[in-house]
Amino acid sequence: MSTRQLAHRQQEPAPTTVVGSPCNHCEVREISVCGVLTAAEIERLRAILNTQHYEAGQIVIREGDSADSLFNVVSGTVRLYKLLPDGRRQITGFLLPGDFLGIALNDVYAYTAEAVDTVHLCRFPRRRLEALLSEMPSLEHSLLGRAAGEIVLAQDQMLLLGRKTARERVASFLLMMAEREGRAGRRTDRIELAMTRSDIADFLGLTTETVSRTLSQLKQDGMIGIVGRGRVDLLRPESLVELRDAG
Amino acid sequence: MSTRQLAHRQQEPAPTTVVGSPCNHCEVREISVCGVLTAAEIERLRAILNTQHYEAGQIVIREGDSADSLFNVVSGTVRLYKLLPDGRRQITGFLLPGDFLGIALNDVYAYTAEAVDTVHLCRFPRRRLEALLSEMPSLEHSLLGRAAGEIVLAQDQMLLLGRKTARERVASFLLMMAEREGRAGRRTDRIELAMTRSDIADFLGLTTETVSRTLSQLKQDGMIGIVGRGRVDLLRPESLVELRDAG
DNA sequence: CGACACCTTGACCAACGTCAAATCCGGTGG
DNA sequence: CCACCGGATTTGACGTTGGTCAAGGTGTCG
Repeated sequence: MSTRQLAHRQQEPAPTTVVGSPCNHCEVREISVCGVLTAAEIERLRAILNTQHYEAGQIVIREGDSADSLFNVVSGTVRLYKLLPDGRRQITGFLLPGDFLGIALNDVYAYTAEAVDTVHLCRFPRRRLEALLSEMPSLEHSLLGRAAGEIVLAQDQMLLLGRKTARERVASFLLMMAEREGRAGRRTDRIELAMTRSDIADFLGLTTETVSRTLSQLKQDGMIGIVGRGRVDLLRPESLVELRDAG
Repeated sequence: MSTRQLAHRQQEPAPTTVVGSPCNHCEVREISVCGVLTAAEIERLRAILNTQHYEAGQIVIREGDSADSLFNVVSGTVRLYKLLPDGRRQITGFLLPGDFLGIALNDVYAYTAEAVDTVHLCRFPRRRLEALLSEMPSLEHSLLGRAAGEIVLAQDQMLLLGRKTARERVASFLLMMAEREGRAGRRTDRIELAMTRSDIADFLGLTTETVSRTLSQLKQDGMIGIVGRGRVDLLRPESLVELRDAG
């Protein structure tokens, strides 16, 4: 284990907040929990929400804090993570537009959420949202579906963290991001990474160096192209799939 | 990585099934999803369930199968796992009495569930349970709570798999099991392990040998006592807690 | 153009995995 | 009650993957 503790600089949350919001031209409504609601129901939601704006590095929620808000990601990327007392960090997921944030147990957040880049969120006060939930079963049903999806993802990630090699982990990550590009309606043969190598490492249970080395190796093998800091081209996705599925 | 593929012997499911069941003297009702229901609601659930009995090694649900049942664990231990094509296995959790099983996405199970020892389950046909859900919001709410709990557990496990040392993992496991003994109303300074070392290893992302060595070491250090195959006494729980929390 | 993160690469190392050989239980049958 | 069998567990010797430490590069933004 390490004595080299990567201090993960945390900034106090100081989001820009705007009350009253335009669900009408919301770009993620269809892919978010709101997608199942009627116009009248959306109106009731709109009445209790406000929108927030975070800059890269700002903290949205903090592990251990009282869980009195729920969020929908409208734009940007959010990282969720847990820390050990000595600073080791495990990123448990990256949230993209349309994703839901804030599920908690015992009214306390179990993880920290931090803006990776510029992030826009819809915030719902828990009290008021829960009041609505009891009147809008379809929303609760939709949330249960989201939660089920999150559990399935988490199990995949446990398989990755517990049993995959570095190469397999990186291939899995690239393909996961490509799939998400697809879901956002963009081409799936290239990905734009908002996060740093260190974020990727902490997500995959590796070190920055190993992520970097593995990416270089995949590039060497002709499977990917690396363009600047953030872009990766998937040159031979089928080879990556083979790798991911443990070949 | 290994060429040594631990063949995980799988037996075809052939559970004993009994229709019509005694919710009245159910021992896990209070700690299961049923705990939030009224007597009338329980009666409606009772009408659609049947109870099943599995012997050690029998499969309850299989990854990829059509997800048409949901279950409540009444007694025994169930392991949930995912496999890689070459046989590497990751156990994503152990279910104990009162736990819920069967949450799925796209109507397909994302993992396999297998009896560790003799197991009794309550089975609910998905179709019929979902029909009830829409009429019993409190049940759906309770399920959402369970799902939230499962997500929190999964995130803890990701931290363990991605960032903890072998010693920290084993300490975490022992304390987790002790906590569950407590929830079952038994003393928390000793635990009874239904699963093998190999199960523990596949849960912790280690090998049997490393689990065994680490347990021996903890015993050497006076933190635990090992009695026969399945029992572990926690002699210095506070030391284990310190270890778990990364000391 | 220059500063500063971030990223890459190299040399070395340690924790954990692999392979192999006892040893230990727990059940079975005499 | 005791000897024996077989799978599970433990222990030992050694190998490998990925981590650690330490220099360089490189892209981005002022």
